[in-house]
Amino acid sequence: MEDGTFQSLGYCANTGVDDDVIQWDQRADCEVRQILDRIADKWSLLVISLLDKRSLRFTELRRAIDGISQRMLSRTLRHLERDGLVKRIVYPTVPPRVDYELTPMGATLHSTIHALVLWTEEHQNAIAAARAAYDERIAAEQEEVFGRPATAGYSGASPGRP
Amino acid sequence: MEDGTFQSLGYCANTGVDDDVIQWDQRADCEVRQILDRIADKWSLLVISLLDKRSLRFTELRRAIDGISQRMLSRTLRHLERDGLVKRIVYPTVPPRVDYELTPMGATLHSTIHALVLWTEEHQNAIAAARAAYDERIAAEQEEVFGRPATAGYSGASPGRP
DNA sequence: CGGTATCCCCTAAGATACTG
DNA sequence: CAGTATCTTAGGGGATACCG
Repeated sequence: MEDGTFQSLGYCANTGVDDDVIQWDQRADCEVRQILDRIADKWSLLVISLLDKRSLRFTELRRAIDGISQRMLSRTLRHLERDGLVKRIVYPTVPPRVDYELTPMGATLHSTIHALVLWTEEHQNAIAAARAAYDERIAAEQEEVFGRPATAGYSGASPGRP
Repeated sequence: MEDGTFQSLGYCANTGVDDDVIQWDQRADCEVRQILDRIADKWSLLVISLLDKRSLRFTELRRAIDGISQRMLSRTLRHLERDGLVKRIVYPTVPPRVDYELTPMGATLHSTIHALVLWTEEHQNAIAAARAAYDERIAAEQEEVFGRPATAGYSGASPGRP
């Protein structure tokens, strides 16, 4: 085993629900966090979405995702398998063949995830615009602080270390 | 600046959509990844869900989340603000007061996220069961490797490595 | 109060190499 | 082909101290 099964989840002790602000945020977060972190990690989404179309072999997945390393694909698949989202089917043929497919539960997750993906696709332009606006606003505020950067006069008084 | 605005997103170059497997996985992933990574990071979800109920001040958020550090709350809020999901309102009063509230876009994101949270809550038992089953199966396979298979007794040779 | 700047640790992800 | 084992590194995230 390379890494532990659990990592952080330290603040999960349901500190006090008296506060009217807290609802599922703290409580459900204990379980939601780890599951969300798992399915929303760098690769799981990709794998799930690919497998939703049809079952795939290890190498097919690797080539389809292409940025992924063997290591991460392997780990991701094992995680998904452990969570019951993906089924691993081994054919004991001479060149080994392993197929991966979504379980029914995995398929339901895909639907939910897809909604999130759609949201992202629908709003990515708005987000990009918001980012641009924000960056510009910040840059403008920097101008005020430094004085007019007529020639981008950056007085390099390195604040370095004391 | 402590950290760059972009980090990875290296494999985004839309390698080749000829493959029938790829659809939004690679293309949309370029945008989806960064946005998903943002909203699924350790704290953003909490903040969004809290703000969905009503606008809150910095300290209110800090106390509501309670496990969060100033640093991370500040960073999280700035990220969300930059993405246009959260609005920051500064009151120039003598003790400074800053309110945060969801933008309309942030509210729509919350709805989508909520669906995912609901999925998680609905399936957490199934996932826990799947994990237990998986772990048990793996343990059984370990037996085969280390001791004698199922027929004979369980040679309790601790399989653990030092 | 509402932040930012610094330091530091720890782990998750990448690269590489080896095996059944 | 389908993985594991090992090494290394970037950066996420906490603690602390200080500024407007």
